[in-house]
Amino acid sequence: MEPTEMRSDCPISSSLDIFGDKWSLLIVRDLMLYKSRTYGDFRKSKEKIATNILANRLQLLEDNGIIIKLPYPGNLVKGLYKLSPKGIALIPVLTEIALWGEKHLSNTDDSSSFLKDVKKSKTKFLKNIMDDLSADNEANTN
Amino acid sequence: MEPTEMRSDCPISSSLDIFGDKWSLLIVRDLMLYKSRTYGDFRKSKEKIATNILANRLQLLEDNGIIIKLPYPGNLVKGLYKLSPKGIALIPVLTEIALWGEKHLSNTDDSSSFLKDVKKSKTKFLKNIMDDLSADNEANTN
DNA sequence: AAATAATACTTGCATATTGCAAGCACAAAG
DNA sequence: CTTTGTGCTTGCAATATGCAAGTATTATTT
Repeated sequence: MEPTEMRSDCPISSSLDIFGDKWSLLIVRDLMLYKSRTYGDFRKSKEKIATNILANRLQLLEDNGIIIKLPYPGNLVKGLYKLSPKGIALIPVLTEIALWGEKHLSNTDDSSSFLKDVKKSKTKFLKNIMDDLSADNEANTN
Repeated sequence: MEPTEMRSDCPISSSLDIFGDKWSLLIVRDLMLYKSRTYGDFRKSKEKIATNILANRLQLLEDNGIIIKLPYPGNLVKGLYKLSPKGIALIPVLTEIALWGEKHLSNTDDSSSFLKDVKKSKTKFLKNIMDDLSADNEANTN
């Protein structure tokens, strides 16, 4: 896939050139919450992503080094997607978005254990989940 | 403008329903960096937003309570846009995005005083800028 | 007072992206 | 060896984006 065009050298603008759409960060969200997902798993999440968009976003996120596609053990058809270190580094972004949404949007459900953990201690949550996912990555590269 | 459709009750998903595109957070970025901007000011920023998109996004952000449009003192044509408290609350999101982009994208310019301040002390930067913008808001409502 | 310029949009149209539904190839399971 | 599951791809309609030009109103200049 052709590399993403950057509109400027601003870090915010360039970041949005990569994940500034309605779906990319939801894929990252699922990988943050579940560590690894198959194509079918992503399809099942409640926002109901269309399959062509899903395939496109997985490719873009992989091209940009945010996710990694691994073979699914014992199944030649399935793939297993995980966050790369670069993708794990997006968790603070997702966390701040979640906190903002929970506080400022009326339709949101704030009962998830994810949000409860974040609100209890943001720094502890971040350390735990990022360490956890990094360790899981180590296990794959060995 | 018709209210934004929400795909689910997830705070991340709902947040992206509002600002999950390539332009909305750049408008918020400009208001974070400059406190207030006119329509023409936004046009001048280096990503070169199209005027119809700009008008649409300003309306959407205003509808969603993220920005506030005020009359420009001494000029009946111009408007002055500022961040509302809800918009100011997005600064931690922008900050994390900027930090991620600066660290993980090769094309980005990390020499802005904004980024230097954030990297020196994230908590101090956030406190200073959010207090500053909030004080500016107080001044307008009086 | 009239002419010119500035400002904030709006409009028309071409192109690109998204979303839906169906289809397809191949491996896995029965 | 047939059926099911899985991961995509394709076709097409609807929507969003981007560009260029236009318009309405106020501000400024002469």
